[in-house]
Amino acid sequence: MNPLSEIRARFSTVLSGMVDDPVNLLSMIRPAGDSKFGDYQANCAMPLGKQFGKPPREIATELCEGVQVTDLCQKIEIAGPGFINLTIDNDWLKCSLTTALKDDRLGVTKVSEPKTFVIDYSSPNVAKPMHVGHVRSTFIGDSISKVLRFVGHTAISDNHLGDWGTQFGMIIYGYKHFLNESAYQAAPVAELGRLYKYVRKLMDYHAAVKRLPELETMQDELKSKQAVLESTESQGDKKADKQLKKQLRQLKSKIADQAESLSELKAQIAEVTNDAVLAKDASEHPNVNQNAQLETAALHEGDATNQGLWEEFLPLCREDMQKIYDRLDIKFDYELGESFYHNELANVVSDLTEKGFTKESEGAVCVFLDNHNAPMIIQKRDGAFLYSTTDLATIKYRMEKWNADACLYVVDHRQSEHFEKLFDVARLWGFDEVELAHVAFGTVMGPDGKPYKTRSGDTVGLSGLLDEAESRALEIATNQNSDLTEDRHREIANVIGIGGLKYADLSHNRASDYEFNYEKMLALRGNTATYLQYSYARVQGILRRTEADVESIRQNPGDFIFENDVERQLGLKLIRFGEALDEVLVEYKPNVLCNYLFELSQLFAQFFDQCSVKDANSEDLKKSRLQLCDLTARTIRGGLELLGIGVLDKM
RNA sequence: GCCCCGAUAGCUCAGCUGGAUAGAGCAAUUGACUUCUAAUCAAUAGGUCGCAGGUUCGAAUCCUGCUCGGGGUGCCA
Repeated sequence: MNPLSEIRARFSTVLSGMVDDPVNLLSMIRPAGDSKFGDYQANCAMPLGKQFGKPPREIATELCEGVQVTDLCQKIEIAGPGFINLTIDNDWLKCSLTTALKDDRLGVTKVSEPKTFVIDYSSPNVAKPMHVGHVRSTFIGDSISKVLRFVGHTAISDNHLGDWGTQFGMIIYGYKHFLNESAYQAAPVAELGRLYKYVRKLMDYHAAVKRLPELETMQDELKSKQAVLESTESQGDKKADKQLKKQLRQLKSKIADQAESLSELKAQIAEVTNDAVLAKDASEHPNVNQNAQLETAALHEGDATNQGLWEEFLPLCREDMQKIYDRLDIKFDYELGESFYHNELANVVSDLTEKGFTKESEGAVCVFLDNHNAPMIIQKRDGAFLYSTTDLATIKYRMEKWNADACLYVVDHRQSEHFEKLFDVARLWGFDEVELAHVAFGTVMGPDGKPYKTRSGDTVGLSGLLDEAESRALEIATNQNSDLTEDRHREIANVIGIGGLKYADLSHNRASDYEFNYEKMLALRGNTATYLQYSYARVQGILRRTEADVESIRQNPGDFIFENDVERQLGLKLIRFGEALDEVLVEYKPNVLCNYLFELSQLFAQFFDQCSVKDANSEDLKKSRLQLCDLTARTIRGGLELLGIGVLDKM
C-alpha cells in the first residue's frame, strides 16, 4: 500500500462519520505542494467548514483528533486557513521500504477489483508505409496496457488494422496495370508500396485537374471581395470599422489558405506533367479514380480475382509491418483488422434498423443523435459500409467475446467527434455498461510548428525514423565510450535510440501537440530516456564496485538508515511508485510515470553525489545505502519497462 | 456558420477534478572530476500563466466575453 492510499484510508474512516460520500473530500488529500509543509496535505477542512458553518480550523482540529495515524505519521499539524499537513513517520517508511525490497512487485499491491480492458491502438493501414503519426498511438497504447496489467487488470491489446480499405483498390488497380514483375519478385512489399504511391499520384492528378478551375474561380471571387472591402471608406463608426478589419483579416487568411492548396494542386499536376511516363499513364487512365473505387467494391463483394490478390498481398504487408513492431518491441494479443468484421456489417445495419434506431436520409442509412447536428451514417447511398459500421461491429464482438468492462481507443484527437457519435450509438444499441473512452492524442509537429513532414512534403516514414534515431545514438555511444566493442555500441545505440524515441513521445501530455526533434530526443542531458538509463547504469556500477550480493540483501535486509536528508527523500519517492501508477490510470496518461521516474532519477543523482556507498561510515549504513540503490534500480527498470523502454548495465 | 482543443520563462514543455511563494529541461552565467560512471551535481538569472471581467477564504486551474492559433464539420479512414 502506498502512503497516499494509506492516508486516504485512514481519513475515510473519520470523514464517513461526518458526510455521506467522502470520495470528493478524499481526493483533496494529496502530496504536499512544498516539502516544508510535510509530505502530504489534506485540504478538506475548508469546504467542510463552509458546509457546516464552522471555522475551518475547528473542523481541521476535529479531523486531526479523529484520524488514526500515529503509526503512519510522525507529525500532523494545522496551518493557514485549515490545511492539515502530514509528515510520514520514518519507522513506517523504513518498514515499507523493507517490504518493497523483498517484493518482486516493489510493494505495489494489485487492485482489489480487477477489470477487463480492451485497448485498441496502433491500428495502421496495411500496405501504406507507417509514418511518424503512428508512433504515438503505438507507444501510448502499449504503455497503458502494460500499466493496467501490472496493477492487476486484464488488458487485451488489439491492433485494429486497416486491412480492408480503399488502399487495396488502389493497389489492385496498380497491380493490374503498372506492375513491375521482377521488382515484385525481388521485393514484393516495396513494389506494392510503389504501386500505391503511383496510383495515388495519378488519382491526385485527376482530382487536381478537376478541382483547379473551381478553386481558381473561388480565389478570384475572394480577391475581388477583398478589393471591395479594402476600398470601403471608414464611416467613422468604431464598431463598424473593427468589424470591417476583422472581416478583412479573415478573408486574407482564407485567401492565403486557398493559395496554399492551389499551389499544392499545381504541384500535384506538375509532378505528373513533368514526367513523361506519368503523363502518358495519366492520359491513358482518365478514370483511375472511379476504377480504383470499383476495384475496392469488387473486393468487398467477393470478386475472385481481387479476393485472391488481397489474400496474396495481406500476409506480405503484415510481415513487413511486423518488422517495425519487432524493432520497437511491441506485441499485441490480437490483430483483428477491419476485414475480420466485414461479414458482420450488414447485420449491424439490420439489427439497428429492426430496433428502430436508424432513419433513411438522402439515400443513406443514418442514426440521428440528439447532441450532434450530423447523423452517424452507417451505410452509404451506394450500399457500401463505412468505418463507423466496422467500429460498431467491433464493439459488439469485443463485448460478446471478452465481456469488456472498458474499451480504450488510442486514436488521434481529430477523430474525437467520430468517437463521441460511435459511443452514443453503441450505448443506444445496448452496450451501456461498458466504459468507452477515446484516449486522444495530439499531433507530432515539425520544427516549423506544422505536422511533421519531410522537406519534400511527405510524411516521415517510420523505418527511416528508427534508422536515424539508432544511427545518431550509435554516434553518441561510440564517442562516449571508445573502449567498448562495436557490438556493444550497437546494443547501446538500440536501447538508447529506441528508448529515446519512446520517451520523447510518452513524456509529453498525450493531449498536447508536441514538436519532434532528434537532438532533444537523444540529448545526453535533461529529461530524457538517456538520463534515466544512465541513472540505472550508475547503480549497477555501484553494485559491481562494492561486489554487492543483491539477492542476499533482499532476503536479509538490514535497517534503513537516513543519515542524510536525501536518503529519506529517495526512500519516500521509492515507495510512491504505486501512487504514480494509480495516477497514470486516472486519465490514461503515461507522462505521469515519466515525470515520476525523472524525479526519482534526480533524487538518485543527488544521493549519488552526497552519499558514498563504498566509503560509508559503517557497514550498517553501507548496507542501507545498497538497499536504496537496489530499490532505485529495480524501480527505474520496472518503470521503464512499463513504458516499453529498456535499460543497460553499462553505458 | 456550428462544434472541439490550445495559448504558462528566450526555446521545448509539465502543472489544470480550485490550495500556501507557478515548476522542469534546454539555452545563458558561475562553481565542483587523483572520487561508487561528470551521459553528473551545486548555484545564479529568467514570469502580467493570451486579454478583460466574474465566482470565493483562495484561480494558471472553474464561468462569461474577447484576441490569436490549430482541428473537426452526412456518404474517406
